[in-house]
Formats: sequence, C-alpha cells, structure tokens
Amino acid sequence: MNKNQTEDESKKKTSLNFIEQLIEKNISEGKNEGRVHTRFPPEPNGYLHIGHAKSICLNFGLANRYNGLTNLRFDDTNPVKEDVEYVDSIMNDVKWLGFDWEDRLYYASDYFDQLFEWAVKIIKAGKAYIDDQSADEISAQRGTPSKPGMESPFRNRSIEENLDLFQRMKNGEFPDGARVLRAKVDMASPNMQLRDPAMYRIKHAHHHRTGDKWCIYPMYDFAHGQSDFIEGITNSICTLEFEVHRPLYDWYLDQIVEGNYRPVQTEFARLNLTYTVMSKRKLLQLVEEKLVNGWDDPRMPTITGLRRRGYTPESIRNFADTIGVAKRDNVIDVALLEHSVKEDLNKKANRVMAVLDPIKLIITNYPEGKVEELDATNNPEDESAGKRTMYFSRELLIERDDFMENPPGKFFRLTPGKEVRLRYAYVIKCTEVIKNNAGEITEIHCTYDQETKSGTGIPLNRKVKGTIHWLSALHAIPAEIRLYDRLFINENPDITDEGKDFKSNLNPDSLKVVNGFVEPVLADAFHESKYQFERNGYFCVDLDSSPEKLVFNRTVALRDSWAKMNK
RNA sequence: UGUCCGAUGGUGUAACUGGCAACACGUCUGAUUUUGGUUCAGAAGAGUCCAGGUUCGAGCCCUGGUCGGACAACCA
Repeated sequence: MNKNQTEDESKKKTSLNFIEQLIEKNISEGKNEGRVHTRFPPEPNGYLHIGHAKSICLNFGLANRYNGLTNLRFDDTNPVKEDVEYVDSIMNDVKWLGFDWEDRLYYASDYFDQLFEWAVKIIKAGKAYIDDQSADEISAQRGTPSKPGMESPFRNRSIEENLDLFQRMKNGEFPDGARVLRAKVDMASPNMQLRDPAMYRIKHAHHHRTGDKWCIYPMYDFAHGQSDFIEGITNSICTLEFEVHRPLYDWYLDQIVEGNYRPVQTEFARLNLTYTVMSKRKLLQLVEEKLVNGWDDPRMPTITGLRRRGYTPESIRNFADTIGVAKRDNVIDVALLEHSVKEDLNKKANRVMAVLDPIKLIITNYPEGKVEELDATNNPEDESAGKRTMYFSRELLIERDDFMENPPGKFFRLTPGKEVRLRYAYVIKCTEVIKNNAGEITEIHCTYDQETKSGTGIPLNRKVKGTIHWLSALHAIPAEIRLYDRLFINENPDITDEGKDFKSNLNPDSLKVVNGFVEPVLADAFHESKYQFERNGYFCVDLDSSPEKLVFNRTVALRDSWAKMNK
C-alpha cells in the first residue's frame, strides 16, 4: 500500500505534458541559459473566456514551475478591431484568476518603430517587396492548397523602389489597400502561409495607443515572433491553428536574429466545451444582438461571466489543471467545469436556506406569537465558519416541490401523514392540506414533535426519510433569484441543421427569474459571497444587488440530485 | 489534388530510453449522514484507428492505409 503510494507520487512527478518535456530537454541542453520565459498575448478585441483561461494557466503555470517569467502582451496590430475597454477587462480578468505579470506589461504597438526598421532591413536584403495589386488580385494569384501560386508582377522591383514606396506608405501618401509590403518567400510552397505573405498593410485608422502616428500596421505574423524576440521569450505557446504559421514565424526570425537566442513556437489544442460556443466572433454577436445581457452575463463562458456566476479563481485553475494539455482536438464535458466549482465551493460556501417557490406551512401545535432562536451550522466542512441564528415560528415557508400530496415511488420529502425533519429544527408531520376553490394547495398543516429539536443530542427513536429546508414566514427576506441554465440546448452548438446558424441552438429557458425568500443573515450579504442553498445548488450574491434588492445567481444546479428526485 | 498535425475506456490526460495500459471526471453498488449534498468503500468499463514489419517483447520504432483537424484575410 505504502509502496504503491510512493510509486504513484513519483509517477505524478515524472508525468509531464509535452511542453514540459520540451522545456526540460531545452534546460538540460542549456538552451537560452536554461531560462523559461512565456507570455500571454491576447488581442484586445473582446473579453477573455474559459479557453483563454486554459492558455493563461498554461503560460503562467509553466513559468512558475520552472522559476521563469510570464509577460502580458497585447497583440494590438489591428486598430480597427481593438479597444481600450478590452485591454482593461483583460487585465482585470488575468489578475482575478490569480496571476501576476509584475512589471512586464507590453504592447506589440510598443514595437512598431523596431518592426518598421526590421522591415526595411528585410527589403534591403531583397527579401520583401511592395505589391501594388489589390487584395483580390493577390488572392487570385495565391493558388490553392493543391495548386502553386503565381508570382506578382511587382515581385522583382528594385530595392530602391521598394524602399521608397515603403517610406511613402508610412508617410500616408496612399489610401487604404493601395499597396502592401510582402515577404518574398516562395509562391510555389506547399504551405500557403509561405506564398509571399503580407507584412504591412495600409490602414488610416486611429490606434487605441499610438493614435494617428501610424497608417501602416504590421500583420500578426510579422509582429508576433519579433515581439517574442524583443521580450526574450523562450517558449511562444499558441493554439494548433498556428501550426502552419510556424515556418513563417521561423523565417522572419531568420531575417533578424543574430546570436544564439531565439524563441520557439509550440502549439497546443484549444479548449472546446460541450453546450458552449467559444469563438470571440460568436460571443460578440450574442452581446451585440442582446441575446445575453453583456459580456459578463452569467451564462457567458467569459471569465467575467463565470465570476458573476459564482466561479472561484481556484476552481478555474483546478479545471485547467485537470483537463491537461495536448495536441489532439478535444471536447470537454461542461459538467467537468461545473464539477470543479462544486468541489471548491463545497469547502468554502456557507450553507444557507432559501425558498424559491414558497408554500405556507402552519405548525398547528406551536404557540402563536412564539419565536425560537435556533443554531444553524454555516459550513459543516469548516468549523471556523461558525454558526448563525435562525428564527422558528408557527408560520413557515417551504419549497412547493418539497411537498407532494400523492407521491410517486421514491419521494423522500413531505407528504400527508408522514414525517420529515426541518433542518436545524424539529421533526414535523403533515396532518392536513388546505386548498382553494381551484383545488390548488394554499397551506399545509403540520404538527411538530417538541422532543426532536436539533442539537439537543437526544437520539431519535425513529427514522425520518427526509430533511427539508424552511424559513419563518415572518422573518424571511424577499430576494430575486436568477436561475441560469446552459445557454445552448445542443451539446455542440456550432453544429446546426443546414442553413441555420448557431443561434438556433440557444436555450429559450436559460434564464429564469424567481422571487423567493432567503434567511435574514443574507440581508447584509456582501458582494461575491458564495452560498450553498440547501438542495437548490450554489448561489452567489450578484454583483449588482443592493441592500434594497438582493439578487442571487445560481452557480451550479445540482442536476443529478434533481434528476433523481424527480424520477 | 498539396503540406502540416493528430488518433489510448463514455470524456479528458498519462505510460521514462520498447517491459503486465494508469489517473481524474462520469457511471453503477454499498456504507455513513440532520442537505437525495459531502465523505468513505468497492465494481464495471479500453487492450491503444486498421494492415503488415522489426523485436524475446510494440501504445511507443518502421512501411502502407483509414479517419479527423488546420492552411488559400491587406484578421489574430
């Protein structure tokens, strides 16, 4: 047994993902003096989502493991798509996740001067040229993956002319799209990325940082590896779709690198989640078409949405850890993400009782006007969370579906003639059901057994099959409770019947607003507190609730239990 | 029709330089329990895409296929 344990532990230590293996190999070979320096390089054109979280945890985690550093770099080379709103939100989200780039905050736009110089150098080396053709013409000449491209008529311009034209592009002499700087690589390459890719394009657009200083902007490929190089990055980790770009990444580096140091690009598979769309374009569409209430809508897979939904940074980091990193395409069941937050909240969340859909319950043998104070444990798994006081009285509220007049098969809760325990209070027995003219249940009458008070230590001489939650009608605090479900009905929302787009898979019932009641302690609940409501899942106080209006968001419905209960 | 990448229980990730395919989640049983939660104990579930080859021995190496993905923005 003991032997197995130590074996497992040593196995865990040596169980490295493929990037860690690469890093250890590099370290053992003394590459880059054994330094490990990564970067997280988002384009500020949208909010970060759970897929980015995977990348953030990977990059910062790797650096942490090998005593390295991680930079935050905004890849802001396309001014028309980018905005400061996004850079602010990205910084917040990375911080919230618990990572610190310290003083290493960079922008690709910081390097525009250097990039321009390097472009000139490459022109001077005869490895780049100005093409006067339109985007359409260039595209037509590019060929197809199976057919080689044709060379541009401008490919063999003189270096002097190229230099002059490039300078004039920079000076703003030409309109958008009039000319483009292209790398002279190989129009017949089987790798499309190498067929004379664009390096610089003209965009007379205001940049969120450089303002109107520039009217030409470098392409991703010409900016990224160079930025890595400038920052001393050793491991440039990106997603699989950039795999075919790697030869270009290296080609550009070949043109400028002198000396031994150079960054290496490594690709990993991006995260896919069931019942979730992850593309920024689609998330933007949901926001713009008001199909959700903004980027931080708790139904969104954005970091800020998850945060409002009640996710903790730890739970997201643990999730990233659990799913690992590899090169094959994957689809993770969203239930695993939900599991990670349940696991974390189970340890941290204070338990509190709530009633979403109340029905009045009268304890007929309880004195009118009497109020008892009862002790309730805040967190059975954490003694230090302490206790709170609950008020017990003759008139109570219980959850409507905790009672059934004619229960089918396995029903463990309140039913006529049977006993259940009111959590932290007494065992009660249902004696009568009061209905209105329409036949709807309006009140349930019960008797309580004084001997069964919780916490007295007196052993119960009989078995009670269920424990239900309750609130004193007099003391309950009204609260708005938002029940969020999955945003999409379809396990893979990107796949639709032909002709329809992903929005046809939206779940019409993904948000339900309920006017329920909660315990008095929650009246002074503070922002971002996490609570576990008995039987109804985890809730957190919504960011925009106020003392006048308590709002809760449900984190995770205890689906499995509910499914069983409703069988 | 080209190039590159990938393929291991339901899902994801391991398996060192070839050595009895492991871990987590999920599922199912059972136990505890003042939440049908939690916790605990146990079980089932793959023989590693296919066909050859090398080898005493192949998930791992070689050859050929199959299937899936990426690449034809002046996006990142």
